[in-house]
Amino acid sequence: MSIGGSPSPEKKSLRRKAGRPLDAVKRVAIVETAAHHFFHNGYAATAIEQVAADAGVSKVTIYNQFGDKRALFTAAVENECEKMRGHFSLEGTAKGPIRARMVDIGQAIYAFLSRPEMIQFERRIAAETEVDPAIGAAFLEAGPWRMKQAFGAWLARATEAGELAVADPMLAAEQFVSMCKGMGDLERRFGAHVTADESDRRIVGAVDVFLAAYGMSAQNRVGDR
Amino acid sequence: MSIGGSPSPEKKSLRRKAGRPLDAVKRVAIVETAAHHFFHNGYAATAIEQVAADAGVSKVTIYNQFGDKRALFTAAVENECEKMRGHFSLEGTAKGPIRARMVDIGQAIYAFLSRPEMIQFERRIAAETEVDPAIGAAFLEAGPWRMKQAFGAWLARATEAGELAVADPMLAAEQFVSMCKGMGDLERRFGAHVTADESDRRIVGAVDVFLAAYGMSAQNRVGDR
DNA sequence: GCATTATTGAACGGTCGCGTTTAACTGAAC
DNA sequence: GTTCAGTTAAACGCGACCGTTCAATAATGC
Repeated sequence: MSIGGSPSPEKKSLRRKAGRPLDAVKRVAIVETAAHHFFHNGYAATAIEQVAADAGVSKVTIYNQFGDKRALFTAAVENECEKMRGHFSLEGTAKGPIRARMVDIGQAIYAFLSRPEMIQFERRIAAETEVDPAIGAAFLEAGPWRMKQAFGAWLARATEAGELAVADPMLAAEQFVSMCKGMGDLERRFGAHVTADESDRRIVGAVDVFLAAYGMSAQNRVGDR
Repeated sequence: MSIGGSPSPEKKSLRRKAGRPLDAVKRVAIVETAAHHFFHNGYAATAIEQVAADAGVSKVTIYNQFGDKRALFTAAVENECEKMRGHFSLEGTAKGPIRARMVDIGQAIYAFLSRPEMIQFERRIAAETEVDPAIGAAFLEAGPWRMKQAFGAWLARATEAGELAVADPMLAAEQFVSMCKGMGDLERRFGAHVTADESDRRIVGAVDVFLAAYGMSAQNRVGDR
């Protein structure tokens, strides 16, 4: 009758569900609070009742919207991964000598990865990956693989521009990031304190080695068989 | 009165404790079984009762010998770290060209680190490090740092022998191992399958880059400021 | 208004598992 | 043998917490 046609009962998929709709703002509050608890205290140590209280919501609402503790955890992970997707720019540094730009990039990557929340997040995801491999896969897609892709493309562009001589950009991307992290990553994960000084030395060292292998002034470049 | 003098009550520290001694063989059975459960199912998911049953021991015995679930976990970690201390040889490869030897070492290190038990062990330790930092510290001491030390010394010797030109052996050790692991480490931790082919490419690539930076034929060597 | 669905608070069933207790037994030291 | 202490089996107290149920209330579509 009205514009757009009457919603016939057969078109269930398009028909607006009757009754009171799920409260979206509560949903995000729940997910946000759940994420906080899960990634700070761990899955098992997180009580749904506490999440409900902190989110200002009834426990039944959580079960109504998510059905399950695991489902809530999954939703929290997906939410966090979604946030992660926006955090790779790499485009701020387009000028200057290649060496300085690589140091900048190394520092940016390292700063991003060494945030305490990130360390904790990784710990939790790794632990839960055993019971549900899909969680680990989702994280790899949203984080590390996406980053490798972006940085690999950057290296390929630098090679086209004649600033680098990288034959295998994806491999080189891994190598550079791995060297920047060095053992700092491991040490943080296992609770040791890592000084800014050590990190800087690692990053500069990584650039040194990287340019020795892939820089234009390298006489015995990798890939020149 | 008798030979050796009567054990006076004051010399408590030297006096053998009266009564039946703690059963040492049961203790190791408990620790071994506990380690298996903890590192396969996680701390929270491990029931002491199950450990007792599998170790062929009464639950009370566990509480008598360790007092606490956490203490048992700590004992299991220490035990595993102790085992780990013997696993670094690196001495098998003394002959042949430096390139081939480094590939061998890279493969050995990678093989050691990518064992499923090791991945699981690391996951658990990382998760528990948050509630007890000493656990993470113990692991770092027994594993990664020890390994870095050993490999760094190897690089220093190779440099003295004129086979490499490494100015900072510890940093170079980190760089090489990090490149060998590349992203494979991460991927395994998050449940992705890593092919032997990828691993080999990473190792060969790491040797390429490493020798470009630290090899004797490198014209623009790292550290030659 | 009426039907439908969400939200809430409270209470409950049920499971799991830590840590303790008790009483009987076993082994080592004197 | 006597004494002291570890080992055992069974049972229990107890707390935590998941997931459900119920009745009452609120929000939305018709």
